[in-house]
Amino acid sequence: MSTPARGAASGRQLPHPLPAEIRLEAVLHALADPIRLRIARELADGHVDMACIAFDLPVSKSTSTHHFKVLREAGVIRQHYVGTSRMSRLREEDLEAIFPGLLPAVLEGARRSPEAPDRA
Amino acid sequence: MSTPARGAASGRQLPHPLPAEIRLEAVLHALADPIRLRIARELADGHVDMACIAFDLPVSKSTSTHHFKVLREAGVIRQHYVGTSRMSRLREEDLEAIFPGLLPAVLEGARRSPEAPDRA
DNA sequence: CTCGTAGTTTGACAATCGCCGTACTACGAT
DNA sequence: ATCGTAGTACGGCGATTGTCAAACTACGAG
Repeated sequence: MSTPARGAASGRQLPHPLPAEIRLEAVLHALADPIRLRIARELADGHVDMACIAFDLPVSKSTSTHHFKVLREAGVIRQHYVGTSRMSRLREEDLEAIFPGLLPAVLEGARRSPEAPDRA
Repeated sequence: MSTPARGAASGRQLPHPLPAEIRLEAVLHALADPIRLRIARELADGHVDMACIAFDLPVSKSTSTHHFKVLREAGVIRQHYVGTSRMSRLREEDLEAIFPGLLPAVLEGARRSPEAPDRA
C-alpha cells in the first residue's frame, strides 16, 4: 500500500553523534568552511530552528545537503524532519559541555570577520 | 669572526601575517589537523619557544616543515631562527585580541580529547 | 675547509573536499 | 491517485591536502 505505516510524521531518521563521540578535529574542520561557518552563524543569530531552504546559500541543493551533513556528523547541529522539511538547530548545549567556550568564540569571530575577504 | 655580517643570528626571515590578515577559517583549518593541533597543544603546555626537532612527530621532516608552515601562515604561531634551529611560539596574545577565547577553548578541548581516537 | 645537523624545496602520489547535475525518495495537498 | 515540493544518493570532476623521498641550503663545530 502507499502509506507504509512505518514512518509517521518523523519517518526519516538522521544519525547524530553522541556527545562522547564528538571530536574536536571534526568540529573545527566542519566550521573551517566558509559556507558551513555561515550556516552556523545564521543558526546562532536568533533562529532556533531553520529549514535548509531558509538559507540563501550560493550553492546547489546537493552541495547544501552535503554541508548540512558534515555539520551534523561533526556534532555541530541537530536535525529532524517536519514534513518534507528538515529543521536544523545548533547543538549549543552539547558543545558547551564538551568544549566550553569554543562555539561562542567561533561565532563571535565569525561575526567580526567580514564573511569572507573576497575569494574571486 | 667567520660569519659574515649579512645574516647575524636571524639570517633567514619568515613571512608572518599581520593581525589584521588573520582569517578565522584559516585558523580553524590549521587547528583541524591532528598533528597541527598536537603541535599547538605542546607549544601551549609550558614550552614557550620550541625547535621543530623538539617535537616527536610521527611524520617525516618535510611533512613537519609543511605543518609548521600552515600554522605560521594561518597566524597561529610565530617562528624565528636561532642558529639552524627554528623556534616556534604560539601567537597567543594576537589571537586573543582578534578571536577572544578561541585559542584557550581549542587548547582546553585538545587536552580533554584523547589525542586521537585511534585511526589505525 | 670539512663535516654533521636542522630545516627547505621540489616533485610526486593517493586521499579528501567542494562542487555540480541527474535521478531518486518522502511527504503534503489536491 | 497524481502532482509539486524538499531533500537524498550517486557518480563525476577539478582543486586542495597530507604524505613521503631526494636533493638542496644554512649554520656551527672541529
